[in-house]
Order: sequence, then structure tokens, then C-alpha cells
Amino acid sequence: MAILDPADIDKDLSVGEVAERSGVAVSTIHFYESKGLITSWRSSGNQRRFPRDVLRRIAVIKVAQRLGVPLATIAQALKTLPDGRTPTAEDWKRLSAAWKADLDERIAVLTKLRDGLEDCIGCGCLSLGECPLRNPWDELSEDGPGPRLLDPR
Amino acid sequence: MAILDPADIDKDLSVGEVAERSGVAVSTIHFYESKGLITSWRSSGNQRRFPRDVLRRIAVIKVAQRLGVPLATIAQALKTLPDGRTPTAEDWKRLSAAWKADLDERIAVLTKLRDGLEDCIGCGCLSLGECPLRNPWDELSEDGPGPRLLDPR
DNA sequence: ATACGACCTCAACTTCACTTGAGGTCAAGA
DNA sequence: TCTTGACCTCAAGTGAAGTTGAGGTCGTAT
Repeated sequence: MAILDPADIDKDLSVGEVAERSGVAVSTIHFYESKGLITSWRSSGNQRRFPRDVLRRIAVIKVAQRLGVPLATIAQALKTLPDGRTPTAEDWKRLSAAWKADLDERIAVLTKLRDGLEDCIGCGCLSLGECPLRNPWDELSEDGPGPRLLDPR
Repeated sequence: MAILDPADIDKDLSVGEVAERSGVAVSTIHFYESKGLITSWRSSGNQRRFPRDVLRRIAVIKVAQRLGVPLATIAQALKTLPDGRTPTAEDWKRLSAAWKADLDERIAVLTKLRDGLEDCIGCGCLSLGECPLRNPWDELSEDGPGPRLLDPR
């Protein structure tokens, strides 16, 4: 391990450092960069160097994921920050407010489902077209086919 | 199309019939069968024939999926029905009660998350180890890596 | 006799969020 | 000098829940 040059304190970070400080794997950092969620420049030896604000960005990404926001959406949101600057408290407020609306809706859907389940336990109907549990047509926007990832870790 | 022989009324169903009556695609029925969620016998011409209770089974599967239960878990649950019989109201009660507990927990986690989000909007902390949003260590069982599918359709 | 629709199998593709592996570079310490 | 460790790239694999497609069979209607 290289001795930390005092001149390098509070300078840019290597992938390994970012991984350690952010708690995500190196491969994940590569992956996020490939998806445009974070950016880096290269050292003379072709190694990635990240500005320190990458840590805040990764924090935002992780929270958004817990909220159930897909990476592609997070990427878009982060791109609304002009010139790729560090998200400020104000930015975070804006982003999180949008995501909160999503979260609220998701909670509402699940709650409705639970209530329906309670009502239907033991009824045994489950008929297509009659049982409320089988009919999600209320408040469901069209999803394309394929799996959907909205998991509250 | 074959004229429906009166003798065949309330007999077993072909894939196409099951698809139409259950509202799922033929390919999905093949898929469910390959996963052991449903079973069929074969006609003389090697075509699948499903006992009518497959419709009830598929209904249960679909509801469970809306609750966020993965197919593998549903398969296991269906296997607890001795000799692969049709789920009765009683069985359904048992299964749905178990799944409801899951659902309750999921709702609780999301709600907590939302509250945390409200508290944290604008605070801008998000520090690993301090911000409650970044620390899911409470009531989170260990998940392995990789994506998780628990989506309330 | 033939065309048609419904069925069959099996393999490969899709999306998402990553991980794993193979093979190679670079700089520092023993 | 050599080895170690951190880094690099690019390709392929994972798992969930299916979908899509190619190529073939079966049975009935015209």
C-alpha cells in the first residue's frame, strides 16, 4: 500500500478508496460509471480518480434504490443536476420529493392489497372478473412485460 | 376449431382453454408446468390436458405474485397441499395468512423508509453510519447479492 | 389433397443490477 | 529482480419470470 502523501489528502479517490468509504464493491463502481451515474478522470497510469463528491452521489443512489427507484431513473435524475455538480441539500430535497410520491403510491397499493386479502381470506372466490384480489385494473399504469424491480431492501 | 362434444363438457382443458380462461399466456402455462406449479397429463396426440382445478391454482399463483411472493416460494407452498389436490378455502386461508405476514412486514419497512425520508428531506446528511436512510440494518434479514423481485403489481 | 389452427419441443433472448473470471498493466517493497 | 497488490478491460454468468422463434406434428374443414 502506498504511503499517503500529505499533499494528496482531500484530493481525488481511487476505486478502492471509494469502495471502502462508500461500502459498495469495486465492480459496482465500475458498473455505475458505465451507466453514467458517476464519472471519473484517469491518472497517468490509467487508473480511475473520483472527485470526493462521488461518495455523496453513491449515497443518493443507494437511498433511491431502497426507495425502489430503478437505476435508469436515478441516472436521469442525477443528470438534471447541471454540469454534474455535487448534489446539494436543495437538489436532494427536489429528488427525494419526487421519489417520495412514488413510494407513497406503492405503499397505498400494498395496503389496499392487504385489506383485500383480509376480506378474501377464506372466501375462496378468486374468480377472474369478480374477486378484487384478482383485479388490479384500478390504479395500475400499463407495464410492459418482463420482470419489474421495485424491492424495498 | 373442434365442435365441443357434449361428453367433453366439464372434462379436462387444453393449454389454449386454460390460457383463455385464466388470462395467462400459453407460454406462461408451459413455464409454470416446467416449474412444477401445475401439472398435466398428455392426450393420445401428446397434447397437454389440465384438470379444471388448474384454474384455481393459477388464480392463487397470480394473487400470491401480486403480494410479492416469488414463484419458487409459491411452488413450495402449493407442494404442501398433499397429493397435489386443489387448494380449498381452508388451504387458501393458511397460505394467505403466511403471505399476509410478509406483506405486513414489507409495508412496515416501506413506511419506515418513507418517514425517514420525510425527516431527512433537506437534511443532506446521508452519511454512512449516521443517516437512518442509509442504514437498513434494522429488520432486514440477510439477502444475498443480486436483484430481488418483490414487486406489487 | 391440402391448408389451417392449435398444439409440440427446445434454445435463445429480455431486463435489471450486478458479479465473476481471464488475461494484462503498473508501482512499490523485500 | 521478483513478487505482491491494486488496478485495468472485456466477456460472460446469475436469477427471476417469462417471451420469442424455429422447426415439427396432429386433426379437422374445405
